Amino acid sequence: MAFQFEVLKTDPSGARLGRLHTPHGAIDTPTFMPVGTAGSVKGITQQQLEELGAQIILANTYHLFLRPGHERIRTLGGLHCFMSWPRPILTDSGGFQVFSLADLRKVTDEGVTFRSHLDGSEHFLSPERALEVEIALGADIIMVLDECIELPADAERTRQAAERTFDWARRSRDYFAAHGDPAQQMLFGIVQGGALAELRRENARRLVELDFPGYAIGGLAVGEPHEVTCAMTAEAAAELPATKPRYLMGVGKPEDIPDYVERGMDMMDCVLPTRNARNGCLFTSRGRLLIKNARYAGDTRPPDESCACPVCRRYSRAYLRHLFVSGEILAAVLNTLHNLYFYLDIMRRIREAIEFGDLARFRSELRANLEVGPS
RNA sequence: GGACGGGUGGGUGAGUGGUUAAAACCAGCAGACUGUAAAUCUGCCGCUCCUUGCGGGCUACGGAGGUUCGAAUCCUCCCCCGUCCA
Repeated sequence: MAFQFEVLKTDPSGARLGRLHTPHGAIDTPTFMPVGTAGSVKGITQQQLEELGAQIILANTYHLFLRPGHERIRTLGGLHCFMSWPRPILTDSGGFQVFSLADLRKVTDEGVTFRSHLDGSEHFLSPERALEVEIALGADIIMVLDECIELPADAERTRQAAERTFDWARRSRDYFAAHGDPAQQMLFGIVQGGALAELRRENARRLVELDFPGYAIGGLAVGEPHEVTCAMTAEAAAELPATKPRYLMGVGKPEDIPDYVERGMDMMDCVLPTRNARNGCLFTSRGRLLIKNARYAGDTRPPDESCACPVCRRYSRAYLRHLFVSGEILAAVLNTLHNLYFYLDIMRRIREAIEFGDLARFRSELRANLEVGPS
């Protein structure tokens, strides 16, 4: 069987050490997936991603559908071939764009009509259509289309979106059963339910009845307090089968990642390391370092003195500041390399900590160090 | 020697009697960023005082005078810069 998820160890906290086997290789979990929306993790090459140890990346159905088009990518051999990335890929469905492109779309029970942010043209994405695109793209893990709402939201709106998301999940499962190949792609269902605990549980419970090979928790980290994110994650996780992978979508800050792992999350993705890198924010073991700050103009130290990444081993804060302030492309490249290394390294350490039954200590040490602030 | 044009806050440069401490952009300083419409966005950016308020005082549009209730804006003279004519 091409896909197999092994849970190697479960921590008393609920954290799991696992391995997800896919046709493009295995993924050690918990894992962090760098975001490569348009078939590119902005700023760095696929080779650099491999060297960083990224085992899976995320791409976006909506963006690739608009450009260059899923049929073109299918003709060119699928997304792995097209972008020359041999390892696993997960495609998000476009559900997040329902949230982030709120001004440019209209949602009905049937699907979502988007006005393209590229040229204003109208495009319709239904659960079935999203899957058609995702099947053509050929990612190892594909997501159902969901309705991701803003928080806070009133109960009525939350229920409506959760119900619709569930309905779409059912339609997606049926469509994939008819047109997809479970040996080639894993279809994940998505739990919605806003900040309503009972709704989260109910939504998860019903989703599990649809029997997806993996489950995601969506609609979190959209502005709500971290405690709420944790609480909702726990509510949903309580209903999800231990034998299947769980993906918490769109998180998170470095200091919060262990919290999600402790709530049983196996996969995460977030634009923070890549976007912030381009905006001059470096994640370090001592917290965020804004490289453009004048205080670094003569600082010969690496961004993070305890970091072993290729950037910290070679370049000074003074040089990186110069690059950023000068608008040099290299600033984006180096900052991205560092930030992704930092995130992937946290995941490595988390896996190690789970293995040695040490996660609680790792979590509090990580948080304490991050609060110190860069010197 | 003459004719035009011009001298504005760190820079470029709007503004041609009052709502102008003076647009905009740049530079500078600080901050934000969570399934990427983001190499983006936001705030501050003359000095000073306090009971921090769409608060008070001071200084400021080449220089000096003047007109006016009021001038970066109008007048006079002077000093610089540019172009052209001798």
